[in-house]
Amino acid sequence: MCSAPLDGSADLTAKARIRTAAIQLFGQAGYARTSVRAIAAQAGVSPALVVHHFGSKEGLKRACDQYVAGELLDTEAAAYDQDLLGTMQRWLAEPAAFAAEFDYLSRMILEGSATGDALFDRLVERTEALLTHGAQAGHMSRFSDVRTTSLLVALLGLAPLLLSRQVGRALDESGLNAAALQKLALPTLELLTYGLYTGPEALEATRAAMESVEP
Amino acid sequence: MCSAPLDGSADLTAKARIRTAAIQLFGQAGYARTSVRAIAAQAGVSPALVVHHFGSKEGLKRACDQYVAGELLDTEAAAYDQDLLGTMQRWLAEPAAFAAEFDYLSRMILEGSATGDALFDRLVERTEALLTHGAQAGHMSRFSDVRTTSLLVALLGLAPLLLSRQVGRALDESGLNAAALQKLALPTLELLTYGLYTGPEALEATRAAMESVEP
DNA sequence: CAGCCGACTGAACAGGCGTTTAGGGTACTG
DNA sequence: CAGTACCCTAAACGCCTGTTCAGTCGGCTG
Repeated sequence: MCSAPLDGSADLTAKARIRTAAIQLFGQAGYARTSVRAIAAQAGVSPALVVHHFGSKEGLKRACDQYVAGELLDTEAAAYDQDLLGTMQRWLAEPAAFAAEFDYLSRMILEGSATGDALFDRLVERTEALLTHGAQAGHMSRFSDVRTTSLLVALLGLAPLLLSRQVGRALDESGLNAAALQKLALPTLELLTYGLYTGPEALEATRAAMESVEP
Repeated sequence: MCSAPLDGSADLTAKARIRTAAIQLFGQAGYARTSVRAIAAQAGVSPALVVHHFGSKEGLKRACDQYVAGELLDTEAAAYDQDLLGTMQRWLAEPAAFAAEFDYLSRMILEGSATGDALFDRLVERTEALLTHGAQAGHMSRFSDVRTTSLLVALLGLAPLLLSRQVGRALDESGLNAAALQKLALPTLELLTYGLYTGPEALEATRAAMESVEP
C-alpha cells in the first residue's frame, strides 16, 4: 500500500514521504489547518511515525523549512548567475513540480518562520546586488535609497506568489500557473521600464510634503 | 467586570465587544489559530454568547469581514476623491486605531474570504480607474494592458501590508508603523517615476523571447 | 543463535476545540 | 402581576488535536 505513485516521487523513504506530504499539505492549507494525521495518511504511514522521525509537528515544520530553503537556494545561483528568463522558462516547463514548494515558500514567508525570514532577507540582498550592478552598468536607474528600493522590487516579485489566488482570479487563470506568469511578464517589464508617472511632479510633491511635515 | 477599558472602545454592546475582540485576534493570529474561547475572554463574555450572537465561529468571521469591509469602503471615497496624501496622513496621525483593522484586512485577503476577494477586486478596479484617468490627463504612462498593470500597482501597494512583519524587519521598525510608511514613501515614488530600467532593452528582449516561444 | 537497534503500528491519553443545552436574570409588555 | 422575549452563563457534549506507550517486525552485529 506504500507503492501507490500519488506524485512523481513515490517509493522513497517513509521519512521523505512524510516530508513531501507535509510540504504539500502545509503549502495548500497552512500549518495550523493541517493535522499530523492528514500528513500521515497522505504519506501512507501512522501518525506515530511522524513524531518518531521528526519529534513533533513543529519539528516536522522546521525540517520542511530547511528542505525547501535548501532546494530553493540550490537553484538560486542558477537563477541569478545566468539570465532570469532561463530560470523562469525552466519553471514554466515543469508545470506542477515546483508548485508545491512555491506554495510552501509562500506560507513560510507569510507565517512566522526563522527560515522564511532568512530567505526573505536573502532575496532583498540579492535584489540589492542586482540593482547596484545594474546601476553601475548603466541600464538601471540610480535611486536615493537602494536598500529600500530593493525591498520594493522584491515585494513586487514576491506579491504574485503570495497572492496567487487573487492574481489567478484577476487574470482568469487557476492560480499562478504558466499562463498567468506569461500574462504578467510584459506588463511588469513595461511598468519597470516606463514607470507609472510621466513626470517628476508626484515625486516632488511627496518630497515637499514630507519635508514640510518633518523638517 | 465588563467596564475594564482594555482598548479605546469599551462599554459597548457585548456583541460589539465580541466583534472588536475577534477582529483584533483574527488579525493578529489568523482564523485557525484563534479560538472562540480566547475571543470570549478578551471581550469579557462567555464562549456561549459568541455563538448566541453570531451563530458560529464562521458566522462571526463573516460579520467581522462585513464590518471591516464596510469601514474601509466608507473611507474609500475619501481616499480616492481627495488626494492620497491626505488619507495617508490621517492614517499616520492615529497610530494604532486602524492597525487592527489593517491586520484583519490582510488576513481577509490572504486567507480565503468572499468579502476579501471582493475587496481585492474593488482595489484593482479603483487602481485601473486611477491609471486610466492619469493616462488621459497625461501625467501617467500609457500601458499596453491597463488591467494587468493596475493589478501590479495594486499588488505593490498591498504587499507592504501583507508582509508588514518582513517590511518592518527590513526597515528596522516594529511592523508597518508610521515611520516605516514614511521610509517607504519616497523610494516608492522614485521607482514609479523613474522606473527600474533606463532603457527599453529588457522590455524588448522579453517581448522578443515571448514572441519566439509563442508565435 | 542471541542480542540489539531502528522502523513502524494500534491504541490510548490528556487537552483543547466548536457547539449545545438548560436555565438564571432582567426588562419590557399585555 | 403574569408573560414573554432577550442577554447571558455554567456545564457538558462529542470530536479532533498532538503526543505517548507498549509492543511487533526485520535486519544487522556480536
